[in-house]
Amino acid sequence: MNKEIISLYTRFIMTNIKNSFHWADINADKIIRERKKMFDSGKDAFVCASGITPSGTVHIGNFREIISVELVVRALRDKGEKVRFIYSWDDYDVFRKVPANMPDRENLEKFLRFPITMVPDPWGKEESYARANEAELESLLPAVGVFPDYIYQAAKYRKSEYAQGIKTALEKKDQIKKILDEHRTSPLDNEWMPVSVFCNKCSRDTTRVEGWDREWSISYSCSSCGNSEKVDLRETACAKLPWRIDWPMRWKHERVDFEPAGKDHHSEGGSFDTAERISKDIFDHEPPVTFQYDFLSIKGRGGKISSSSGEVISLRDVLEVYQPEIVRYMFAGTRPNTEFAISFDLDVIKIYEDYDKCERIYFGVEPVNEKKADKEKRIFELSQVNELPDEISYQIPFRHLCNLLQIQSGDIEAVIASLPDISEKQKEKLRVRSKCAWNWIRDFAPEDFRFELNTHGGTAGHAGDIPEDFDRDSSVRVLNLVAEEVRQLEKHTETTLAEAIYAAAGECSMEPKDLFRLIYTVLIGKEKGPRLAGFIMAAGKEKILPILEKY
RNA sequence: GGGCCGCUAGCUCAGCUGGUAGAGCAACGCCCUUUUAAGGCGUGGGUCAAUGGUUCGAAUCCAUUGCGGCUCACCA
Repeated sequence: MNKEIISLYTRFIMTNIKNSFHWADINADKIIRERKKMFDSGKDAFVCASGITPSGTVHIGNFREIISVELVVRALRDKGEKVRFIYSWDDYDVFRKVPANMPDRENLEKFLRFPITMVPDPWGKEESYARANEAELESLLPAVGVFPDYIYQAAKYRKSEYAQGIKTALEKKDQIKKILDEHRTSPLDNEWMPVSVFCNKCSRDTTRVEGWDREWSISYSCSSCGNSEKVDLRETACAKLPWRIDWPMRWKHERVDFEPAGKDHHSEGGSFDTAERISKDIFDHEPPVTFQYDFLSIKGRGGKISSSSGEVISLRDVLEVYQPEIVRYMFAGTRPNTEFAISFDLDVIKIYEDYDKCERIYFGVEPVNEKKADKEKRIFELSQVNELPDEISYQIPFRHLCNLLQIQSGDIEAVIASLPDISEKQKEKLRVRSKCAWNWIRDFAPEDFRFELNTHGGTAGHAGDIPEDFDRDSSVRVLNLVAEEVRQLEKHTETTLAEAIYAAAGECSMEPKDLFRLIYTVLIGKEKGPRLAGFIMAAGKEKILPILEKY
């Protein structure tokens, strides 16, 4: 399934890839240039790696990691290269603290220092805490067109698949210590061992490795339960490498050619830096091509991706407001090493408009110069979830869609039915966009933006009442005049209706400005609203007339 | 202290395979007797942080400086 989609995708790309200066293509070129010469009889595909620890809810910042890799993977495949795209769950990580957003925190406390695969799922659905966090993300990734091969490190460690890697680290521990010490404030002590152990009795990592027989056997003791024993690396499930050694060991193990990392890793003395040296000097593997990606911020809903108050912004939250291809668009259209904000405020409208413009450029209906067109087309291609569309979307500006939805009280099918020229194929995407727009109005739109047709009479507050500073008789008279026009709505265009409204105001010696305030108050209980004539046309006689006729 | 990133219009930023600067918002103006902009059209506005270098040509490449920000030096 996944592979079929990818091949379709490859066949239809429009951009001249050779002339693309999109960052994903540039990185793909670099990978080919530096890595292809390392292929041998056992290897004919590039290995692109991504990975994080599921020690809490996977947030949208973590998503930048995987989508960055996925975009480069696509770029490589578009150039006709074979790629193995792996996503490595570091689920043999230690459970260090209970995140603020978790349920059943007291129970979770009991499992601190356990491997996260042995902590129970607080929602009680999955086999473990780690699995619950993994499953949540894995269930969402297909929606944004991301299909990696998942690697579960806990399973690999516990099957001793990395035993040789651990042994190598032990054999070269002095060399490793020297590399790590170069950037430490205080050096590792002389008894330090490049292995950590989860106690076989109590499952905690509160252990100390005390001996190694220079072969496969290590001994440890646990300060929590007092257990002390000797284990064979080829059989035990309890040993793992510390992060800074684990990472390069896996590069070697999976023969990784490309892996980006966050800016926290990409600093001199940071973990990528030491991993590069350990990869080369200890594991004899040329470190992968990489780049650094910057952090994301959140706008329009709290300040942080993962706040101490417990709120975590995840891919699921972003998909509530953004269509999947627009989620991809935000990442594909931004260079990885620049910081940007995922917005939930009014910027949402602009992002949608930008995407629509990008799509119009792709379909050649928006005039731009060639250079810009090439760039935008490539971004559009990379933004698509699976195969490239052969027809432009039914483009409704997000803002207008919000108005239509509110007129129809959120009835998406009614909105779609009101669009005369939409094709069957276009409807599905518009449904998704409508859902996002409705979610946005409900959860994030500013008050100015929201309205509700006063269909049930003066229910909500004083909505529907004639404002007190208006003369009642002339108000009723002018509303009746407008109602008369609405009664004959089919003979009007937006322009003629607007004219008729002005005429009505003139006839009753009312300032147009006041008339608008009156009508908006009556219709939606607010002093302002969407441009009136168009608004009435869109809402239709059936909705507007009963309201006006009450006066 | 080391490393990385940024400094472009009033604001937010794009442009960075070198070819003489651009978008949104804001401002200003115009538009249908005519909107309130949550319309349409248009206008103005920049020594591209500074200095030096490479080049026929630099916002773009290199070097130095200044100012901001992030990050590492615990753990992952």
